[in-house]
Amino acid sequence: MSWKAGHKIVIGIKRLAKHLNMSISTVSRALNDRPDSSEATRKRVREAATKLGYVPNQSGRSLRSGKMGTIGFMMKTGPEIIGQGHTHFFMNVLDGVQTVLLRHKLDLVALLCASTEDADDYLRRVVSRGVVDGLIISYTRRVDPRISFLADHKVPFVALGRSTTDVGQPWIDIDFETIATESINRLVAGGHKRIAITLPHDDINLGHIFHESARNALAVHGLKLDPNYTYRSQPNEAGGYGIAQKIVEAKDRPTAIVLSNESSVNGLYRGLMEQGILPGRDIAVIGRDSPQSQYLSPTLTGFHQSLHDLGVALGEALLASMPQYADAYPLGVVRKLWPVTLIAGESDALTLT
Amino acid sequence: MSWKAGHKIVIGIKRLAKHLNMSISTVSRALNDRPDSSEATRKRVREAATKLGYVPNQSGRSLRSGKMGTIGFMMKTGPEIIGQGHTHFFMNVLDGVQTVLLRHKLDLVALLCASTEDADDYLRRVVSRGVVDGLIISYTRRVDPRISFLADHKVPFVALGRSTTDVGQPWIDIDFETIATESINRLVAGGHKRIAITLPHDDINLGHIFHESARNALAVHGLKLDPNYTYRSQPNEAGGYGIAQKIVEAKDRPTAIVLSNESSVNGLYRGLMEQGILPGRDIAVIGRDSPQSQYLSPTLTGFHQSLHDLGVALGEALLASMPQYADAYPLGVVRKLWPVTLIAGESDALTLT
DNA sequence: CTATTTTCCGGAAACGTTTCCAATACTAGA
DNA sequence: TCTAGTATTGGAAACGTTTCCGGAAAATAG
Repeated sequence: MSWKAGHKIVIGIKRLAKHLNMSISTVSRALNDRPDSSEATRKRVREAATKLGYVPNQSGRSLRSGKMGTIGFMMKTGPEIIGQGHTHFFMNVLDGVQTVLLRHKLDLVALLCASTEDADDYLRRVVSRGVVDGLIISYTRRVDPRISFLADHKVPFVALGRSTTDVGQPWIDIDFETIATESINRLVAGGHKRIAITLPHDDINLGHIFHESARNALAVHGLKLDPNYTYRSQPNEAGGYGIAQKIVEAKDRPTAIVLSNESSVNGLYRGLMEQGILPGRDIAVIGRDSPQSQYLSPTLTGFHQSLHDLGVALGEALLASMPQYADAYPLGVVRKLWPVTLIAGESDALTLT
Repeated sequence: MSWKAGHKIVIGIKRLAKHLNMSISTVSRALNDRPDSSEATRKRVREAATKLGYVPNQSGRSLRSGKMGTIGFMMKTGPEIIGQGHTHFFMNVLDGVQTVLLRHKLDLVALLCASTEDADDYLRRVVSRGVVDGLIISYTRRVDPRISFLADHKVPFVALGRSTTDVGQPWIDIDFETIATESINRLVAGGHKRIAITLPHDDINLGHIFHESARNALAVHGLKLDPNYTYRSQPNEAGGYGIAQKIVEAKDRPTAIVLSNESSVNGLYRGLMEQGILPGRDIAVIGRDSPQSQYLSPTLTGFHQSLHDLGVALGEALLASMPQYADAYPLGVVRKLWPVTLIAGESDALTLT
């Protein structure tokens, strides 16, 4: 038997109505549980619908109602993201978002784009075509034109990450302040003075927040953040390895390091251990929890966040900002730091006396 | 300024036509580059369209044409997948698919579903609602009702993975035969006789293929596959760790092991090394390449496949099966084993004399 | 200059649904 | 029994687009 794609035979509300000897409008009302529709007809219609395998045509419905029943999640792809810890991050968050949307029969669309320029363009297309009723954007930049664009076009959206571009939009962001501050406090309490941090590309807003927080936390203890100990790196294995090199080469080697991302710690470990530098013995390391880091030895002291729940929160924040769903989620404009918890391991056990 | 989601002011073809003093049909033809439309009008219309910021309404268009401009990629989520090597696999493949679809202004929709039962249900909904014009399904099962369902409903689709459910559908699958056969040959050449393999859940078809291939390869050398050395495991870190336990406990410990998935090797390494068993010295390990495995020590001997290109191939295979695009991709019904290449490392260096 | 073809255009129907509005059928109160 | 009210129904318009079809204008041929 040869396989061939052709036209499917679909049954519309028209045929359903004819089959039931009812008018189209009655059937429509019954299907949508409108108040002005009797329980008896509802039952009859429902039964006939399942028997005949009727499913409403989304295009017709959208055309009439102006709603698509679709939520977009905009995320990055590309070599520097793919295959690293970030995929884990996003898959978990997506999963959480999905669970919320399913409750309202909304579909989740993952919008993958390679570069930031792509992103802006792609967004424009998606929005103008009216493909989605709402959006979640990630990889929020320090100045992010997407935010003003979406606000201009009155598209409900939530940002995963803060931005200096502020139109009063809802956002949820990892609590980098706590990560930076607690890490520093912990290390300073352990006697460390030469503390290094890693930062992402300058464009990403979290870098600034992390930078600032670390600086402040150190200042509280009368310490300064040494620019030489402020490493820029890709958030991946190679980036971590590169940092290890820099640490090794430093003349006054830092005694501790705090990582702002979850993806570089494996590379850092590898790079350090190749030089005989053991985390937790020769240098204190505080990082962020991820499946990759879970089986490191010595075990990693790192911050954990529940990503699935973060996704759920994002979904709810988005629905809260959509007129149709606002009643079900009376959250107002959500602007929330997502809590992190420290999981103590061996990697920062080193204390200087 | 308070942020509030409202209605966007959109301009339709009607207003565009009025603004141009043309009829709707003329404008439509011009926009779609229909042959019966003069170059002059096309130009005028295009200019006005961009000036007024007109973008066609997808619902209207779909309603009329019956096409959605959307391709679905069905994939699994859930604890046993998420946070493991599989996310890397899928993100890469998705990225490849996306690049193909973009060429035709098709949107890629990732359909995430938690369980297999979910999957069947979800598929039914998605297809009936006409959300997608075509589909790529993954995690193909040995007997997969989705395949017959899609065939019945005449939805163009490609399966990532073979199935015994065969309606003549196109598929692309990793060449597990080669992985199993070459691994066995290599190990037998190294003098190994007690060779273990790992298999996924019985439902997944690749397990059967892998099993069969390994058995055959061994038979060629007059060896039999010992059921005691045939380990079932989750394709993740924990699964690998569990296998290590079993190996340790075995009375006649296997001297070599071949892994059918890319996600368990890290756990296997950890489990073995905790017991002082070093891959490449005390046991030969052949696995599959992934970013996770890239920095193992001793380095892994594993099979690599180019996932992005696999995604591209999937996208093209799908388009080839869609009447509208078949001309551009005269590939027929694609049924293709995706090539793998061996990357030799240290983990199978152990030879028995 | 007419006859014929070609090129381009406008009108109108159609896609499948929701919803407004008016009409009908019931129910209850007097 | 009549009336007022309520519960439910069918008809028809509308959403924005594409496409068929007949006709007008322009180009070509005789």
